[in-house]
Amino acid sequence: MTADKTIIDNDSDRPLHFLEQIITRDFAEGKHSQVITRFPPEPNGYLHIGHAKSICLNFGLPEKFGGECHLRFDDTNPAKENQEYIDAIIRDVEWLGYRWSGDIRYASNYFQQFYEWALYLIEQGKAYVCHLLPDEAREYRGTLTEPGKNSPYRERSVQENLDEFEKMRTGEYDEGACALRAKIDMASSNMNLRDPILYRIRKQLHHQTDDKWCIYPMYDFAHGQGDAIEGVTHSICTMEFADHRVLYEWLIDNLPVPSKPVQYEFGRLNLNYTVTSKRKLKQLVDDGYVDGWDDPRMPTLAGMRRRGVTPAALRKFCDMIGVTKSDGIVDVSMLEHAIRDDLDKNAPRAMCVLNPLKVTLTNYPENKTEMVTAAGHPNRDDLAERTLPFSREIYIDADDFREEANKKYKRLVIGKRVRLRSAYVIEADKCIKGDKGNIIEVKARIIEDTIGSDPGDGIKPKGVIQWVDAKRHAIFDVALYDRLFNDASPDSGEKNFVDVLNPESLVMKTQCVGEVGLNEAEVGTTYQFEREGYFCRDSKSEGLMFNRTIGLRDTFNG
RNA sequence: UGGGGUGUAGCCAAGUGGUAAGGCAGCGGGUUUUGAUCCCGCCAUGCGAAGGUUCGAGUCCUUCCACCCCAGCCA
Repeated sequence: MTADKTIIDNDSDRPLHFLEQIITRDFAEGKHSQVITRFPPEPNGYLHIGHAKSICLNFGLPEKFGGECHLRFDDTNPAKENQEYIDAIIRDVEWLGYRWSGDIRYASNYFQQFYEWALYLIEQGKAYVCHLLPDEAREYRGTLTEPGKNSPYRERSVQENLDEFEKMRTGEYDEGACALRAKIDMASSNMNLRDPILYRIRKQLHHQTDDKWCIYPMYDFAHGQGDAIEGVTHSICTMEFADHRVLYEWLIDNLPVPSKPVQYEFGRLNLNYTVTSKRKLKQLVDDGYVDGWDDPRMPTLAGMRRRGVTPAALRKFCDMIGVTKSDGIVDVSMLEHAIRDDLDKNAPRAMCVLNPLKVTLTNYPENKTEMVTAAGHPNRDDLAERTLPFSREIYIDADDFREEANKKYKRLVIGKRVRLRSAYVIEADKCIKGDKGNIIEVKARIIEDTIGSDPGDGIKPKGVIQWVDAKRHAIFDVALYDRLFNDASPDSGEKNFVDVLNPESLVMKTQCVGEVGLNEAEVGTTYQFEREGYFCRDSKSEGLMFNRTIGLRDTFNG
């Protein structure tokens, strides 16, 4: 039932965004003939929708202009990182459909080189070991409006710095006792230039280098150099690093690096009704508000994958939102549109009844079962059609029947007709109620010869509803997901984002019935349950269970 | 009150001195065996504000305002 080909529409005629314009200019000026980028996640959490924007950008640019993108883990802080995150990130990038050039890289691959460059800086008199304690260093740093003061260790001799740095490396000092700092300008209006720390002591095992080091480079002393080693031409990061650019350049200019990458910044993605901060997502997981990083309600790539969102939908979304330096808040309806757009074009159709109500077709033979065929997709004949059993008793959704209704109601009503999708037109005669007046069964009749054609008497049904055969069907649970937060900006202001969680973000439906073929539903395929929405088989449940990716657009009002 | 960044419709976003693209949302209509899809139409005399330059300004100049980021030995 899987589509042979996925239909993807990408607007290739959209105007170039600012980074594409920069690359175009660089090519025209002969600065580069190919673009080399890198996607540099820190393995301290799962990738989320915001990372998807960065991934699409970094992998998309070389795809469009020619070049390559590296996958490099920014693993300079062993205290927060681990292998589980590395594995998950690799899986997510691959799932999104991108392939990095060469081997997976790690900043830690270059620790020896960074160390030697630290020695070089010391020898040039541009770095020193500072024994100010963290609290003292903060005081010396000054504030946003007041300049900092020079560290008393700032003028140590090159030899003394070499000796002290060696002691740092060999573990003679405790964490926090001292650090290697660049000698730049304690009075700079840019805090990043106030003698930034280059190396700190961390007596921790590292997931890649084990116990080889007890000193680890800071982000600033690793990122640009890693880019230079790899020949990255355009080092793209988010706006909050704009202040770091001068430091990035200072390091590139003061070190004998093999190439001169240039840093560019773009505005990170913000989505309303969701949080995109690794810290907060981790809290939702750690405190049990959700099932895990891959809970279908999470904006993580793993969560969205489990929910049935496709890579194509995410790429389309990233294409829609554009790339600029402004930081806005994108409306989730854009993401939802991208998801529906892809799924509508590509999801195989099926029928499912969430709230089963038995309908007995009183003029249909007791022991007869006929097979009706239904299209795999209304606008595509390359998706295999299904053959569905049809017999005297069927289920329809309880919401699709009313004893009486106004003209706007286009479903089944006593004395009126409705089309059973891909099958007969039926007319309801009466309904049977239980003790509490609840409707437990509907008695109806089929109109003969209405498969594939309208009733001969010219009385056409007003609506079409889905149905499932009462004898042969699949039975399963369905998880109906809604937005995780009720508040449009859960992480703004002084409110606590967990206070604004949507208590109805997950509603379970049990004993749902669907067409038999659903028993063989594959994990990884998202179906459209007609008139209901898009659903996919849950990848973790032992039994048959479906997750609702998203409902159909519903413009019906009345 | 220092530095960096950003302000074009409810949201995202083109526009690079010549008279405000496109998408999302919304609204109206058409097609339809999914109240889906699809199709058509409507939706900024206005570009954060005020001055100025110019025949002409969202684009240039001046001043002002708002919001975001920076004082981790996090990234």
